[in-house]
Amino acid sequence: MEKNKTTQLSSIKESLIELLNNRDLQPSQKLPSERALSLLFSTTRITLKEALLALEIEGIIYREDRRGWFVCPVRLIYNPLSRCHFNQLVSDQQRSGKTQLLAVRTQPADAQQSKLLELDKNTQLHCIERLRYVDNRPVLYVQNCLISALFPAILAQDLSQSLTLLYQQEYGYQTSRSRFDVTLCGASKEVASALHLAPGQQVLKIGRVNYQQQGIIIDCEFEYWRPDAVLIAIDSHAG
Amino acid sequence: MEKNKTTQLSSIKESLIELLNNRDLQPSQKLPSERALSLLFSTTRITLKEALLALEIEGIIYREDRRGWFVCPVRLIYNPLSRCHFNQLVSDQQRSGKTQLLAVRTQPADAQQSKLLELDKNTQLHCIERLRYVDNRPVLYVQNCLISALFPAILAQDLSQSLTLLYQQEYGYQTSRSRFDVTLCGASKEVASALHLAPGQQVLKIGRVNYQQQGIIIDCEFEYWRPDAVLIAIDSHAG
DNA sequence: AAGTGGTCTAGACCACCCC
DNA sequence: GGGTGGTCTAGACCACTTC
Repeated sequence: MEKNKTTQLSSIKESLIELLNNRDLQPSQKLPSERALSLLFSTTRITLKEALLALEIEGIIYREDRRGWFVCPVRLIYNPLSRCHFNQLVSDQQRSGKTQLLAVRTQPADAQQSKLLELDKNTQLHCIERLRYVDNRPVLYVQNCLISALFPAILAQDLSQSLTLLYQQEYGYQTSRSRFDVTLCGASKEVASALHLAPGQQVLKIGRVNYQQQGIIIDCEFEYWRPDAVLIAIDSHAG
Repeated sequence: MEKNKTTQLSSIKESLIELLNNRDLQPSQKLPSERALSLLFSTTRITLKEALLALEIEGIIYREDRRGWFVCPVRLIYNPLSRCHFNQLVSDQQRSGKTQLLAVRTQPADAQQSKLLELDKNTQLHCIERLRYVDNRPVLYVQNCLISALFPAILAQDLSQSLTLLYQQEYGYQTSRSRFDVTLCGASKEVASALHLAPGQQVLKIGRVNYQQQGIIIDCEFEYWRPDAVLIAIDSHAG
């Protein structure tokens, strides 16, 4: 048999893991440069990079575009069915959260948005783009798309707060049902740059639509997560 | 400004997409070989491969280990909260399903299993490994772990059938609640080889635990999906 | 046996981040 | 300005799949 030939790739992976353990690297700590590591393991940068990419897939390390490789912190546990606000979710897990407003635009729905909202294209939407941090690391790019007609004067509000709260307090909307889907895709330029990813790197995309008490759709949302930063966990009981 | 410098990589990606459109390639059809494509685009295999990997991330093409690159068929839409049997799920979407029994073992729970089952390690489990096909393509490797004591003589049954059905009909168990989590990880040797993936390639992992009417845990399950083959979609209403 | 993708070498230039 | 990761070249050998 002897099918388990140890490739150089897998032995470099093991050496890297050993290195991480021995140095007792802290979460978010930077690894040595690719050039230094390829010298250390007597290999080329391309081969070394393949080993790093493999550890990235396994969720052990992550990359910041042109900044280097870092040790993955513990993932944020996230239940997309829960109505919990981001900030609370984060602090419940003994982490610090922060939200930054990136842009607000009012424009007609594009194909993706109108499909999710079950509306004509060209329906006017408020699109709110925000960046969410966990422990000062950008991990989530969110685009909220509200049907303009249902949210008069919402743009005058503080949009770095929880939108769910605004829905309730200012408009009396309460989400009674939501539908969402989870896919993997390449990051667009905007998303990549906000999350410090290389353009085209993989992100976890969650598209969601919310129904109000009467079953009326009020908005939809597109979340783009750093895949290394989150763990989706769902319980059919807990709302 | 002029930040949008067109890299060779992105222009190769575009040419590839054009090629796919022009040839009107059918789902699951094979692309030309990497060598042929790198000649066609006057580049090296490494650069060309990076372009293919980028299209893989975007879910346009998929890879079979040492067999080549293929066009992605439409994804199977999957709701992990639904109690629907795999075969029905697949045929509801006008696809053909097939299940192959790979192995059955009875052994003490390992760390991962005992954690999910909230049991001592060393509790005896029946581990059933199966491979599921959609349109004759292997897309899902499943390991079901049943607490042996709760399922006497189950190994005498036909295990390529729906286990959920066996639970109900033979033992009177009905799942009343389930918890699951979704992560990305590298494929183990067994999973990779069953799904025709290169070892270490990314898979979508879903770990699930099922509670019976009285809230008793009866089994858990680990699903390893080809990430290109599935789209997770959840509705907070529909069970 | 021929051809494939997987792995690997030994370099190079560039845009960008950080100091 | 020095160093980083991102991109790219022009080859090579091997294990495996397919015929």
